[in-house]
Amino acid sequence: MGIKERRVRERENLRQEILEAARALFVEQGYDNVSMRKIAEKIEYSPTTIYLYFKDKDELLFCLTEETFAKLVETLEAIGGKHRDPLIALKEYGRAYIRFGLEHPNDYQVTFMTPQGPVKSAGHQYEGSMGQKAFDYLRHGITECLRQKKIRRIDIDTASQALWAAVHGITSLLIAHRDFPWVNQEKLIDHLLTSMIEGLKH
Amino acid sequence: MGIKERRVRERENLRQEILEAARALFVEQGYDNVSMRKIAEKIEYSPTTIYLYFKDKDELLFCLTEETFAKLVETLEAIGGKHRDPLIALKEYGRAYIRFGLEHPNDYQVTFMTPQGPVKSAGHQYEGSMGQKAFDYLRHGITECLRQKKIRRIDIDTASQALWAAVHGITSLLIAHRDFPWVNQEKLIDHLLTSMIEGLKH
Amino acid sequence: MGIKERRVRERENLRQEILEAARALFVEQGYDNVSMRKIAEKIEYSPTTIYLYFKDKDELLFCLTEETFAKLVETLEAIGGKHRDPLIALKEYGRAYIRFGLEHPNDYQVTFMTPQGPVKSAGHQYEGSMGQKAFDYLRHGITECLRQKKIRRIDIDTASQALWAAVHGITSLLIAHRDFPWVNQEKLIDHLLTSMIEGLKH
Amino acid sequence: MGIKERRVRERENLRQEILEAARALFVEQGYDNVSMRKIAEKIEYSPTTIYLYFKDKDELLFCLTEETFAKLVETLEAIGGKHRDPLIALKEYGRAYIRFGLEHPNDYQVTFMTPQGPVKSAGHQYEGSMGQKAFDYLRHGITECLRQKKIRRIDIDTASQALWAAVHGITSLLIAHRDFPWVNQEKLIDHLLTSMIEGLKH
DNA sequence: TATGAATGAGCATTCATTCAT
DNA sequence: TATGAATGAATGCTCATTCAT
Repeated sequence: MGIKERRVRERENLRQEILEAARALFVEQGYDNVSMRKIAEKIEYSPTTIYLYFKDKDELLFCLTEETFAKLVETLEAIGGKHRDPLIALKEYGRAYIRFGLEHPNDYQVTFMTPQGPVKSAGHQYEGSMGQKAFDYLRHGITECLRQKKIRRIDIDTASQALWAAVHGITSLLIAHRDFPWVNQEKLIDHLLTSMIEGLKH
Repeated sequence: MGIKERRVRERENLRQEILEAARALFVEQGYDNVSMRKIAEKIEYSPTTIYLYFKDKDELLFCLTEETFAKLVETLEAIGGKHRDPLIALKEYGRAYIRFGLEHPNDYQVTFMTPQGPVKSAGHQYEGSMGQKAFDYLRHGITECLRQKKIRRIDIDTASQALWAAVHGITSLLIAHRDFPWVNQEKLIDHLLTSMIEGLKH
Repeated sequence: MGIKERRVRERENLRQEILEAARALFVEQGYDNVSMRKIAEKIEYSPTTIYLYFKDKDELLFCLTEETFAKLVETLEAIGGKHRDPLIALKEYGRAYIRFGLEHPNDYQVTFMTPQGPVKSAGHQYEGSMGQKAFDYLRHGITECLRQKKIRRIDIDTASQALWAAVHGITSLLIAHRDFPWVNQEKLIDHLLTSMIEGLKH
Repeated sequence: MGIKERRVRERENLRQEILEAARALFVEQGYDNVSMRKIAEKIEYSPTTIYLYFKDKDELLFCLTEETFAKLVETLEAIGGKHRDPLIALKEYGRAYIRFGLEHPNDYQVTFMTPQGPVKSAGHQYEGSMGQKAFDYLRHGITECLRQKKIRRIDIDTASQALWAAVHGITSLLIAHRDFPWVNQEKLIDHLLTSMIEGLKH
């Protein structure tokens, strides 16, 4: 039975190799400038081979995105139980989100910084996707603060979307403009999170 | 000498025509879907002609973008004098920045949402670009608040970078994920700016 | 020895399954639009498997065609004994030929409407093929008429080739130009056959 | 003005070269096996160049077909006035049609022997095309016979379609099966036409 | 007997760009 | 100043086929 297992593993490996090569290129050159051929060259397989693992270019991108989201969700999940004070937990969610982006800049860029064409071959959409799920962690963090009356009565959606915007902003700027003369990164992140969360109080 | 002048004017006209046609397409169809041919067809000249005015497609798009950001700078400049209270002015800077991004999503994406690859056809870089200049307005707004002691003693760079992160975050998310079920946009923006600016006070 | 027999039978079954799937696609989508993959999918085997039964696509299609024409020969054979009057039999041969072509347009087209390129993957040729055999029925029908002195003394080859030309003409035109505003098909065929056969008399 | 004229002539030449190369290949290898690339190679230009002269492959095929029909119409036109007796004229139309096919087998095959896909990008259709016009000559020949009471009262459409079928049959068979042991060609054609036309009398 | 993995060749089409005029 | 003609390179994708197992 060893053979079959090795086969499956190898197959899975190639799939992953493709995804990784694709991600790197997508990030380096942008979605439209990445061709199936370039990906194939990078992994040193023929272009045809890619089609054995992915229906078409769109599916490849979609898998890439979902994969990233899944990783992020995992990270956020790990924080869940750790903190008593929901305000602190919320801040940690934010911090984890940012850190995740900075540690996986390629993944982050493909997933969050690439505009989703309106065509998006209708099928796999936003509802219930991993992306939605990830965002829900921030939302849930705020809900919890509200439930424990740690923050003032406020529209939850507005607050969580604004918080998401802020953390996404710092993450994507740090990724996209690495050469900018940034101040100390931790300080910057802390300032941002503090402002956003303090803003929810009194 | 009248002839030569008319010639110059006409030449300038065609250049502008090209830029305008390009911008229209650029906005309508996105960066990668604009081809020299399409631009040429739109202005009813031959593709070759475009090359008399622009070295290549990159140069054309760079000019386009600079032109657009010049407008942003103008817009920000106009705000400068309008408001007595520097806190209000600061908020208006932020609002104008966001609005501008939403109104020129393609330009915004090219300039702020695309990581600066090391290739970047050498020549036009970040330093002193219109984009940089626009950021400086936010920085200047905060400096002014500090000078008038409207906010607490704080590191100016940290504060302005964080503010930039926040406004960039909301702008780019709204651009990249148009289909997300956003709350009312004005409310969202207001919440974000209020949080960030209140955070600078006491 | 039961096992071996079952094996043989199963093998023969799969071969037939392939041929049938191929024929269905072939008829439905035309010669050039049938791919080995599509056939494989239809029978739910891997493409590779087909190559265990057929050397290549050409052989597969040749078998298909031969099989089909075997049916034509059968049909013509059945007419042989049915009619006393050889003139009527001849007409029925013609009618059966045409009807057959219309019912198997793709087979007909491959065999009769496609010029025999000099390449024609050497091996299966014209001589003795089912197609040839089918033509022979027309020739034999005329011979019989002559033998029974139902028609004037005439060159058999000339007459049979002309008759073939006529029936082929109507068959191939109806196949190739389906959209042409044809008159009632039966009437048209009858007119044609009557003319050709009357022409052999007095 | 010589220059401009030469230019126009050269442009027209290349267009013709493309058409001829395409026709040769279409006939040699069949519609589906001819690629733009192959045509380009044959004329020793780049594939792109073809698109300067034809919108796409379909348009190329359509032009090819119309061109051929036009030639046939010319030929038939020339016969029009030559013969007093409409029966003789009719026979000559048939003979001319067949001869045309045999003299331009490539053209004939593309035009008459290639099934028109049902897709046929709706636009240029059958009505009023050169093809229709060519067929009309046969029809007109029969009409004239009827007007002069040289043949019995008969449905004109039926008769002309049957005649067309016959002449097409002999033409296409002679083209597609050159190697068949045909009897003397003139004799064969004469037999066929005589049968079909005699069949219209008494 | 049957297959999973892989590929080289090919497809129609579009692009940015150049060159001679 | 402007263009018509032409191209090489690239695109996403499908095909028949092979090979090791």
